[in-house]
Amino acid sequence: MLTAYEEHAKVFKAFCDEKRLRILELLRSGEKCACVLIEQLDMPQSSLSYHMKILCESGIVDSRPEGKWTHYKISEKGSDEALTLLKAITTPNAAAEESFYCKT
Amino acid sequence: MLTAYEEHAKVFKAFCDEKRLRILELLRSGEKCACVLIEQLDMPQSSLSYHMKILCESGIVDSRPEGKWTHYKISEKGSDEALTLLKAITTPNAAAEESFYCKT
DNA sequence: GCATCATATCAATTATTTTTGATTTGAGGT
DNA sequence: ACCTCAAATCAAAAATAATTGATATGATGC
Repeated sequence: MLTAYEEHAKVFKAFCDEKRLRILELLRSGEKCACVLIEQLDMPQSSLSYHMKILCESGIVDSRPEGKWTHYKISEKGSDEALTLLKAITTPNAAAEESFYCKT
Repeated sequence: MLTAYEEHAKVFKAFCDEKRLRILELLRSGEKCACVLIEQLDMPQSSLSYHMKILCESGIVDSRPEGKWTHYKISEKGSDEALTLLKAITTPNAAAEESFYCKT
């Protein structure tokens, strides 16, 4: 089992790799089949598969198997959650924040 | 020189590591000196320094040297930029999106 | 100048991630 | 059942990132 920190880190793994950002850029224009991504990115099949797994496990991408093919698209839910998480991580924690005026 | 993708990946490197998320969590409650972070995280000094470098280079954290000490805080500007970037990366590209009704 | 303290950098090791050809799985088609 | 094709998984190698003691830097005080 993962700690909350590890769980959160996993979400951002989707975005901290150049290849995965390229994949996401292609998916911004709509759902794509793995074979299309392989062709457009000129990437070995096993390599794409590796990155798609990370993207799916982060929740940012959804996969939709259909017969022999697998289609991938950006998950609106996952993206919204990532945004919310990023806000939470970077927003000052008012309650715990030090004050010049009220040091206990 | 880095590509745009590599540049963007660098921003999210700040968030894809458990230790760095722990550091950010501490900084949410306000600016902290390196020595405080070392103590609270029970981490070797060189190890903290390594992660602070990554956090600063991603733009998410600002450092403020003061005499012998270095103070770190979450950068509002960097955080806002990261949020904007994350939105851009995960938002459908309407112009390029396929349509069922108007395939050229 | 010298000693001290805080932090940064170095360098060697260890750990993790990425890459890729080969193999497996699983859906269709004949 | 067998063949084919798409994708996932495996496994070994290569590349990258993280860890940490040792050393360097740089500010401060004596």
